[in-house]
Amino acid sequence: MRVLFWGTPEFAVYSLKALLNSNHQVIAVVTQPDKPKGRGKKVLPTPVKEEALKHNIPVYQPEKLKGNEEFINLIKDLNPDISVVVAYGKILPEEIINIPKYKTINVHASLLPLYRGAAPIQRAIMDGMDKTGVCIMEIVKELDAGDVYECREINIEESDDIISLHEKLATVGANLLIEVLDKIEKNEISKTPQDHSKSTYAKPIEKSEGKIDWSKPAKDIFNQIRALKIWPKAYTTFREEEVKILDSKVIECNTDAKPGEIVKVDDKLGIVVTTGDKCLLIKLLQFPNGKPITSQDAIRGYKIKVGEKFE
RNA sequence: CGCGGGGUGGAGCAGCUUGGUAGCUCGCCGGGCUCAUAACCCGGAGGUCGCAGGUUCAAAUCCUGCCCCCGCAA
Repeated sequence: MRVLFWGTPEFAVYSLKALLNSNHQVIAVVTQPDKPKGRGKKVLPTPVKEEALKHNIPVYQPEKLKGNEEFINLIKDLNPDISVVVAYGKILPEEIINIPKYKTINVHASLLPLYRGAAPIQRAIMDGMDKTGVCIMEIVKELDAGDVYECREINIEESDDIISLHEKLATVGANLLIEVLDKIEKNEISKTPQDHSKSTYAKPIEKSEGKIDWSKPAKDIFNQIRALKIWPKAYTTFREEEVKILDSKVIECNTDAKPGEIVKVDDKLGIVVTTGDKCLLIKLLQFPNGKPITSQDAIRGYKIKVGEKFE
């Protein structure tokens, strides 16, 4: 089929690559406009744009969609069979959704109707879910509420974090996308309405959600750390500075120390902190201006002592 | 020209303000103690202090330019 691809970040690149390797034809890519990003305010292309340019696929970066007659006519002239949206970053207006013969479908990283919205992977980890997944659905006016073509379930392992899970879901999502496209083309697939009464919303992550509350259960903090590892990163105050915690493990402990207090500093094991219930072993952390370092390196370099506190 | 912080033996840090012997906790190598050890004791190797210039009798330290890295902000 002639596919018009809409996507922006790394997650979408997985699907774009799968499409490029499939029998379907990517006729053009729509992605967010280049914006000044990063240190020094450099203008960088989106990951999807970068990938598209490698394959000499036309790239469009409209600032505005709704009422943009020029752009809408452009899409019509492209004559796509279907639009595929993967983490594009903007809501598509109905006038655009309905242009292609097979309308518009979306790869979403959750088991719909759960975790509709912007941060489904992070929210699933933060909530301590033991499984999540990816679904291909039809795009409708209401956010992530369209009929579902197919879903794939994925277990969230103890060892998973946002990075590993993101990769798994992007991979599975890309494969599933091709399967669904094939079936749509052959008319071998049906779609199922979501049970809207069971829907939940995965609202965007805010910077402040990275702040660790040590009085919470160790498991919650563990989940917070691994869910927010990419951004904003779980952080706490140590010696009046903001320190990021990047990797941890829940461990049993016997102590009457207050939450946040360092109860053990072990050259082999690392730093152990009290929480609301059990203890948390800090495995990887990051001091201001520094790169991530192991707990052991932090002990040596910063001479961390039992009794010091994370606040 | 968005704001700020860094680059010091293999790792993580101190030293820089107030120029003048390269420091700390580890790791590594050798030896010792030990039933044994990641523990302990003794000894040792390993650094053009990011790169290039400048100031100075003397620069890790002060000045200038460049490279790389980190955080914030977007």
